[in-house]
Amino acid sequence: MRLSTKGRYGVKAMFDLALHSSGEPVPLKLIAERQGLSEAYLEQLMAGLRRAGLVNSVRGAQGGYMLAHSPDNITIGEIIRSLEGSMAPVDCVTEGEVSECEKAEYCVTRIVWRKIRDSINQVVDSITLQDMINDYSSIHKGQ
Amino acid sequence: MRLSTKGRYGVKAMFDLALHSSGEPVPLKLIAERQGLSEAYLEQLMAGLRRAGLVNSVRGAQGGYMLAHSPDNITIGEIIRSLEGSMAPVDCVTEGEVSECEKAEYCVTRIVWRKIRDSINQVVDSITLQDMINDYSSIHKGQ
DNA sequence: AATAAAACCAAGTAGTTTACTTGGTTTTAA
DNA sequence: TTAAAACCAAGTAAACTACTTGGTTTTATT
Repeated sequence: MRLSTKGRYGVKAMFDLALHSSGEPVPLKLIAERQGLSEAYLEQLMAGLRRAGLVNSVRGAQGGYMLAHSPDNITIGEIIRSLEGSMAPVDCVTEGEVSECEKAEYCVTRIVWRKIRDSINQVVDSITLQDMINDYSSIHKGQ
Repeated sequence: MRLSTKGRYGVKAMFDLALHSSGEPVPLKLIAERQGLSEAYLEQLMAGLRRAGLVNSVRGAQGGYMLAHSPDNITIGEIIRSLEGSMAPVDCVTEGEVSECEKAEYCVTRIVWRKIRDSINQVVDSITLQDMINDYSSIHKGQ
């Protein structure tokens, strides 16, 4: 049940963007440096986030990335799902897909997988980038 | 965030054991046949479950496996963790391990990973094999 | 107009992990 | 004595991960 680097780096990058956004686009180079990530690899992740409508990009010199919505309107769930796909622990409970397993209707383990999926979705969809900023502020207050 | 076949097959095998236990040990061959799984592969998983104290084995002819506790005293969480390790989405929040990341103390994303981990643990530890048997009974009642 | 900074894009790739299989040995009821 | 079963260790093909490489296109700045 590990998250891959896509989800992990994606959340870090989006948090970095949220923390350092000032109306100006933020170049990937800065995000990569601050978060200690490979710029070329991050580029691929940003493509996914852009396709999902979570960031906007500005090309050319002085370009970069900006959040497409305010930090309190972007959830961790949206970020992770756009990079990793469904949070379903097993394919047969992927949202929006019809299970190809003919036992699906009366499958007992499937009930379990669905509960796990729903629980994960519930947490990740309840955490916004703003929540992370608030956590950051309370950790660093007074410094 | 996919579960590997270890966790999936492990839960299926344990459910099968719970459903078909009558005091007599159940040979792996039967479980594998009923669940449509490879017997040789299941063997490896049973070794893990035995080490975790979730099943007992009886060697020799007429041998097999038995649940080590009653179905209402075995949770899905115990099964999955014994086969897959921690449910932590990221290594730095694996229970009982000290994170080697020197930023761990003031890491904001870590707070997120911990929430996901706790939420997953909470669901899987709340579901017992007895719950699955009950689900099974209500699906098949009247047949 | 030239330069450089940046996003965008496609393909390659080493290493790891997964999901098994194979080929045994040991134990024990019948 | 036989056969059924658990137990054990090692091998392996395929898939996946986490990148890198080598470009192109766009655009603000000089």
